[in-house]
Amino acid sequence: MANEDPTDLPSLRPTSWATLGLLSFGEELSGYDLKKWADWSLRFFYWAPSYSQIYSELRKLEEIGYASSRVVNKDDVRGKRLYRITPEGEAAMTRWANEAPVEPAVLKHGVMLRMWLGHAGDPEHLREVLLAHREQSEKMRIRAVADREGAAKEPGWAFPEMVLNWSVKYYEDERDRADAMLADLDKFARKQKRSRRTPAAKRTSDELRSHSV
Amino acid sequence: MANEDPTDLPSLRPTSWATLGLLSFGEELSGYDLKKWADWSLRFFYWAPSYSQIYSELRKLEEIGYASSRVVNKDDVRGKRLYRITPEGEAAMTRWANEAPVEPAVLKHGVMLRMWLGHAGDPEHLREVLLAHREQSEKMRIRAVADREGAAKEPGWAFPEMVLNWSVKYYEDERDRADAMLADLDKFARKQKRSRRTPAAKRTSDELRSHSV
DNA sequence: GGGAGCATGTAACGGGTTACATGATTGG
DNA sequence: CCAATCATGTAACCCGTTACATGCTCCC
Repeated sequence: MANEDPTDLPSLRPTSWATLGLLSFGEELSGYDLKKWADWSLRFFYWAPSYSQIYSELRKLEEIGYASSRVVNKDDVRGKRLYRITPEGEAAMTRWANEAPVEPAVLKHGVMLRMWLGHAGDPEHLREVLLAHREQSEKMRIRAVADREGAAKEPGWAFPEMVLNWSVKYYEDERDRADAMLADLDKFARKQKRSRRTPAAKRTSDELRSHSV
Repeated sequence: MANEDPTDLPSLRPTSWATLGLLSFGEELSGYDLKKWADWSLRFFYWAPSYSQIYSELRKLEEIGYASSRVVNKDDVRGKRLYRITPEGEAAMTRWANEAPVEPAVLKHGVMLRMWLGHAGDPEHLREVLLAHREQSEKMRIRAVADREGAAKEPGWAFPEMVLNWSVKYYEDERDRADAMLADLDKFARKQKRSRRTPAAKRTSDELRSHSV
């Protein structure tokens, strides 16, 4: 979609855009501030990068002219570097938000991976894993609800508020899917128990061994 | 063998366990096979690693004794290396599935990032982005439904089937959240238009607050 | 005034991707 | 029979994390 003319965007990764995006609200911020704000605001839908990556992103953004920085010396000894978005940075952000191709979200769901490999574990333990995941999801949902209240009070935060609204649903859905899966797992465990009592069990485990694809 | 204490698992990343997990179904597979199968089976809930990473994971797994390999030479010139899980690998898998701490899923949702930065874009383009995301989600849902049918026919695939069931819901939920957000976005756009026509409208911030849940 | 934690980073390393290489197979 | 694609990897590079360093502030 966006790779022909020389006015073209440097192809940054979403994480770079996220960093620039944090600056795009207009404040002048240090790497430390950025990290804190990222943890607070992006965590619901975008894995927050570590300090060191934020620092290197900032250096990169400055190098390509999307951010500028200055050092403020508080009581001489140690300086801290504050970054600010440049007009070129704002223009690039806009183009990215409007024109970048729509990529699928990156998901690495460790809990589902373990469920997928359920044949290697035992149902009792898996049940606990799922329950813990359910509780984590519910906690995230509650935090998203609280943040949404906060965002609603701020003028000009309509988009963050929309995304928080999405996030509340996301963790609600995650919680509900965990519940549904717990039900599936229980059903499976009951079936296993029944078939262990009956001779049919032998056949099942033989087939498990032979893994025909 | 890298570890003396048998109660102490080498702390592998989930991606390594995913690779080992693909082997844990019992077949002897090449790196190429692994990648193909990963793309087919894990993609719904776990970002599939690239070829080269799979190859290096396999070398690592062999080094720590969780997998073994042999080279088959077909017509001499080029060999291919087939990997198989070892008993130690199976034991480690089981311990991981049962005992590893429950980590939150890694999510990097580029589309939500762009919505969050909506102030930098324009609502018309954002609407298209959301619509494209909605369609992608629906496509994934349909694929998951098809795969679930397939898994249901295989004996011993109860866990993959459960996870596919979860995946169908996941993409269904993703699609529905996109629809809900499209509605939010339209409401916001209408409000913007109104307040541009009547700049005196101080009511804007009140309306922002009354945004539906 | 001594430790706990805050604020500000850098260095070293491993995770992971993209680009490249190369022979085999297959379809037109 | 030639091009495309499959199958099998390696090399180089960047993304991202973990561990470390260092002074400041607070509070007990």
